[in-house]
Amino acid sequence: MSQERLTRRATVRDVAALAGVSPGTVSKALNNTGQISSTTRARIKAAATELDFRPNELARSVFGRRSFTVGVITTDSFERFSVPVMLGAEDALGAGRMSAFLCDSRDDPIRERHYIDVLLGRRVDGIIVTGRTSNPRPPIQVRDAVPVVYALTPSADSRDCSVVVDDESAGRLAGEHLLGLGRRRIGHVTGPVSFDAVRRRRTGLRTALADAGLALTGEPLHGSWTEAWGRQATQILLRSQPKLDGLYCGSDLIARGALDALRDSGRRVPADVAVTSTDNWSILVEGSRPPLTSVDMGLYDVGRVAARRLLEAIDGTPGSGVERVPCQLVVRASTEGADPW
Amino acid sequence: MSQERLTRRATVRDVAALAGVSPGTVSKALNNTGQISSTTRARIKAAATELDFRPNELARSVFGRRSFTVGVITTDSFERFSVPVMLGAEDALGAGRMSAFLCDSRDDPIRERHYIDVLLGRRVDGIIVTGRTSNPRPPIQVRDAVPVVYALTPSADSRDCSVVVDDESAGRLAGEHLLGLGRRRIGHVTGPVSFDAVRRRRTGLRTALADAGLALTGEPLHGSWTEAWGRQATQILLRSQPKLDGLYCGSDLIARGALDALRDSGRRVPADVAVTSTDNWSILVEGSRPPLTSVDMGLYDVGRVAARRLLEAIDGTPGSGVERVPCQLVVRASTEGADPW
DNA sequence: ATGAAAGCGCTAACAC
DNA sequence: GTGTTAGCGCTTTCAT
Repeated sequence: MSQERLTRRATVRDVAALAGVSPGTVSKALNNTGQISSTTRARIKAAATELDFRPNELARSVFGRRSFTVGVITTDSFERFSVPVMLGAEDALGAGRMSAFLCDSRDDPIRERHYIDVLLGRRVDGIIVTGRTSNPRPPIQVRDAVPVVYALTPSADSRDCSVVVDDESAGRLAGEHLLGLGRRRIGHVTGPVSFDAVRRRRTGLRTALADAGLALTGEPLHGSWTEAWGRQATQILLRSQPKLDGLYCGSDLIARGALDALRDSGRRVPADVAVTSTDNWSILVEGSRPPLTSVDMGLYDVGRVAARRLLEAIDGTPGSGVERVPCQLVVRASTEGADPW
Repeated sequence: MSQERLTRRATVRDVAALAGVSPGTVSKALNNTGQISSTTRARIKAAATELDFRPNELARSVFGRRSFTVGVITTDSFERFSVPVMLGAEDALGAGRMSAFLCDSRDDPIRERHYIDVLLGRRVDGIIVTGRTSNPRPPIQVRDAVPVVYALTPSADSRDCSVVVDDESAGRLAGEHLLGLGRRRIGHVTGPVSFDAVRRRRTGLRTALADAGLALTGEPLHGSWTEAWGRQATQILLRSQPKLDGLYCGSDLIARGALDALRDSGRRVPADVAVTSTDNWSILVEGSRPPLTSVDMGLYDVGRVAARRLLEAIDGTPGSGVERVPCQLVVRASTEGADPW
């Protein structure tokens, strides 16, 4: 009973012909819209299956008001920070039957402009802009009424809708955790002070300490996001603060260096010094000696929330301002272990 | 002289009206096709700019035979392996004016099927399938004549077009490098034997040694892709092969563990034992003590080549079989350093 | 309940 | 050179 194979894709017309109805009826039947007798509907659906018919989404988009696509632009080459954001976004978008276009602007304004134009040409329903840091960025220019949501990297224009990590809570969580373990001489080794995230985490940490009537032990040490800096800074800190019993590091890489320096100095972790880190990057925190307690920045959630905000904006209720998604502390042996490493 | 602002996007008709010509003429003018007087063309282009006209790509795709979009499906949640592949692909595709749809199947056949259907519905011109390992995977089912290229993870069907890492050359490069440094007692600590990549790299290493009239020192040690295994395996190896002077590790994570074990055993790297690794994952190799010599698997290139093959297939000259993209050794202090760490 | 016809935005064939 | 027409695949009135 099989039809002759079509070399091209089947269209509504092919289905209509096979089912002995008109194209319009096929449309109604397959979209469960309008008034159709169930027998005709069944016949049409059978014909569609037979021909492996799949409606051309491009065509329906031309007609309709929406394309059910969005663009995701990153400046981060989808490296470790924007990847989870993007995945979270894709997850949430897929639930809304949206597909995501991938654009890697590499932090190049020319490329970014190009991608925006491409996306607008493809009539995306919205755009998510993501990046590498918490530092605000200039908003993208879209003359059209295409909704934009910034994820991870907020827009400098506070009227725009931005979804970011709650960096301050990261510092507070780390501080409260160390305090809860009875640590009282807590130091801080972190990244460049030019990073918003660095300053906010520092504030969070200080707030937690202040709430306990304490101050940071030693000055916060700012340097590069590297293991080498983690080692060096920790050595410096230990020299001036030999009785340090707690340490909050601004990244897992820095924390790895700190662990090395602590071991080299003959200190035990966590017995002598408890170490808490930031990023919870499994590859770094799970294999270290000891495994690292770390604040997970919830980047996947940032992506998910951003996508949800974008869908809302597309549906006509745009958000505004900066939304901060909570972090979560993941406890490992560097703060609660008993074993010797 | 400015027109009243349109609330909707400008169409060819709007441009035509403003320029005082017909829609067909606008099309010709903007596409630099057909015969148009340069003055009319200029007038039309000015009108287009004035109205911020951007042709609706969906509409042109409905008409034309191509959509200038491709789908990228990964099973790897775009983690560390597929991300560079994807970026390389996106780079090469962008040059061909193609946009990429992002699909994260999470290694779930249901999700994968869903994404394939979505992509076909959107009339992508081709599909790139990527994954996490070198192990072959079942081909995806696309009834239509939509070209598919497998990147990193080859199709089990050898008639399909697959672009993968040349894992054997990775092992050979590592072996030759260590031999070139005068090392003669070379061990191998690597991942699970179930990985194609593991077996191929092992073969490459053995080939290099055999060419020099040597054999592997001790048995290759297979375990998990973790620092813990790297430490443990290296301890085991050193116990049976105390005079080891070279070590090839199957991943950077394993190599990090190996470095720790070597240091713990009182050995200097590279003075006593030179260590070569695999993956060249900057975050792991640059901060270690000493920084690690590692084979870069050229994942970005795999993605670029895959995209190029896909573009060729779309243009009517499909490739077939498995293409292996060369790796590259990146030398650091773990094999050529003089400094004490 | 179904069909005919018009239209989405664009392009291409053919007139003039 | 430029305008007119038809059509891509689909949806949506509006007749019947």
